[in-house]
Amino acid sequence: MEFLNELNPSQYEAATHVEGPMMVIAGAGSGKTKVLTSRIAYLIENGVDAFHILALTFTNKAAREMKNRISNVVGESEAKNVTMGTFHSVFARILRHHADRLGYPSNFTIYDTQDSKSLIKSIIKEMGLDDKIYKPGVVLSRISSAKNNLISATQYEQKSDIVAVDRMSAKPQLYLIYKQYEQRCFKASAMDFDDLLFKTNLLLRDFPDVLQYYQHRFHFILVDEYQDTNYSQYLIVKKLAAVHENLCVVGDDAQSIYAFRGADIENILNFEKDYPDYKLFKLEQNYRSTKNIVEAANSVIGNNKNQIKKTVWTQNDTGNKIKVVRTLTDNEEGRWIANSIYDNKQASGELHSNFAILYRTNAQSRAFEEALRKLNIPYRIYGGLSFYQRKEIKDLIAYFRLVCNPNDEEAFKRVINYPKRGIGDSTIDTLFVASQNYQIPIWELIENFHQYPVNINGGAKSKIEQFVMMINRYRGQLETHPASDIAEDIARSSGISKLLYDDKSPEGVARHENIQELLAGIKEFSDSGEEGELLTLGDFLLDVALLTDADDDKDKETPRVSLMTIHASKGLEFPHVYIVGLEENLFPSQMALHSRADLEEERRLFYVALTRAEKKCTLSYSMCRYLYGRPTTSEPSRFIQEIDPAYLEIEVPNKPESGRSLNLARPVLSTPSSGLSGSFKSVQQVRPMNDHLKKNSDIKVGHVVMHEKFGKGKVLSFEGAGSDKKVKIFFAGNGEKTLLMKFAKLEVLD
DNA sequence: GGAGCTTCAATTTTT
DNA sequence: TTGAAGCTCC
Repeated sequence: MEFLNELNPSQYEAATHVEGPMMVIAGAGSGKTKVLTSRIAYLIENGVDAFHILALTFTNKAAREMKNRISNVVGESEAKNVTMGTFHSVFARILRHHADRLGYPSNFTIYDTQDSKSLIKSIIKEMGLDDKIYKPGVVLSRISSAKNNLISATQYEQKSDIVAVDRMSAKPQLYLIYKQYEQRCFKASAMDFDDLLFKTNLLLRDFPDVLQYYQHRFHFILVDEYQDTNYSQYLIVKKLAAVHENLCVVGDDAQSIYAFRGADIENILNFEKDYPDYKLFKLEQNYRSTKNIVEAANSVIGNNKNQIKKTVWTQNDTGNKIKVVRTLTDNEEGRWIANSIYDNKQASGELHSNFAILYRTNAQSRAFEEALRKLNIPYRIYGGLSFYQRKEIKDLIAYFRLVCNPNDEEAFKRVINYPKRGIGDSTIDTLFVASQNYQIPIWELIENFHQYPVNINGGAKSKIEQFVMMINRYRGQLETHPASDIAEDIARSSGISKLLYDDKSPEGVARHENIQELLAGIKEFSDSGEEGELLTLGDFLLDVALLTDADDDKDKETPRVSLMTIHASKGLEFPHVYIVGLEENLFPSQMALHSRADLEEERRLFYVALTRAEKKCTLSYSMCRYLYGRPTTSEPSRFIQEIDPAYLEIEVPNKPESGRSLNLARPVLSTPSSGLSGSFKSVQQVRPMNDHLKKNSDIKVGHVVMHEKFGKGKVLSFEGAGSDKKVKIFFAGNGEKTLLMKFAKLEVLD
């Protein structure tokens, strides 16, 4: 077993320990994934049937990576038999298998966060509550944390302490929303993300035969990132492992940064209580970073009370000290960092992909984008909307969902009138009210108007019937046609494809391309099956519902600087890391200052940030930054002081009168080499607001004008007068538009 | 139904 | 500042 030779002694011990409960505390950069994959390979090589192994991760990416690594060692055909995936995807599959036990059909829909919010919003509206007080996002997070603690709506209502909290925050009816939400999800044959774990718990609790089956199937269970498990996940793992107790959990309490989402660090701290005879392994040698970085990170995390004792060390070089930079403004911070990347690249000849800028909040990215653009440094922002969250993708997928599960209310709402087919909001509202009154799913209602009279006009009714026929036609093909056939048919005959094709604005073109890309992806999926295997649209949805990361490494060819939040950087590493915005109220976040636990989580976040760096790490803070459009002064973060100064190198602060301040920033620095879009954007921002009012009166027929959104166009004619005066313009690419003169922002070009 | 205005709020977010 | 969502007018 050659792969074992690559392990150091403590890694080796952990990877080759077979029986019984064990916990691996893996410091940052200590080869955690390597141990996990080696252990699985070791089990298989020692005769354990891959079929009996369950490995749970938190991200698809981690699961994919592990699967690949294991394939490389034991071969793909063996690796394939390991049950490996995210908690959500593994248990979603198990739930599909036993859905009938819970009264669900096996083709249940998985609601994403948007769906959940939208449903909660309609419930709030239907109950006549104020959505200023009952904010859908807040309500959802209350419900979510209840579910993660295995509290059902009925139990929620009975827990006086929980209800009291809601009453204190002026939301006494929250339990009723939860109840409604629970019912509506059930009626729609839908489970949200939390349900996948919650219902798995119900399944294992209420059906002993199911529990026993999986207890005996999974002889070996491995859990990655154990510090991020919530109570619901903890209990599933505990139950499944109860017979064989061959449970191996791997994690790092110092890197727990998702408590705000219900992750319970106690799970790792209490492992000992559940399994008193457990074996503890510690991976303390860091292979990633220089001594300075490792020691600096240690000195920071030492300020946390709540932690498992360990000493992370490294044999790597001492390396450079961590640089601390102070700038006057956020824009200057951006420029300083961009310049530093430029200089470092010049000096070392490294790729841009060796550099990362990490920040606490997404909003901070702007200054860095601008500065990097001006220096023509390619970058990529991680986070933001992933492919599957784009509206056009969600719309098309909503058709797929509706075809597979017509009770899916959220999918129904999305597509019933998209593309426009003359079924308006009031009609839809009437349908929803009627479906509530009749106590039936909305699809049953509209399929059977003759049976359930509804007060809507004949025109709308026949349009709905047409819609029903269209969806039913696809439904008929569901089990006989490959996913790609139906998908392409839907995209075409629903009108979505044409609608986006006809939109020639840059956004429209991009949207159409996205749809094409999705269809191509489905085609690839359909073709990926074994000989003679039919992969249906339902199979595709099963795959796609839990895929959130875009992982489109299409533009890999250009190495790019990475920009991301620290949360998003977990698990990654870069030779050069810039941690920016190290200011009180930003990092640590203002919201985290109230409790010790929150502050400790921020500190762990900082620890994660520091330990991303391999060679050079730079910290920056600004004395002044724009916050919500207002300039705000700021203090350096306490975290800087928490680093032992022996590992720091403070840049000489620039003098306040050094000129390069606020107002000069943008216009002065725009150079001829700057990217087109960059300079264009700043020109638009600089232009005085009322400019167009003066200009519009000068416009004559035949003039070529520029419109902010539609681009260049030619004035065809005028209509009306005074404040109603309209202008008809032909835009290249956007066609003819009639605009109100008083609103249109036009600029005469000749 | 759509365009364009006003208004309001504003961490982090593996699924 | 940005953006989403609501409102108003054709």
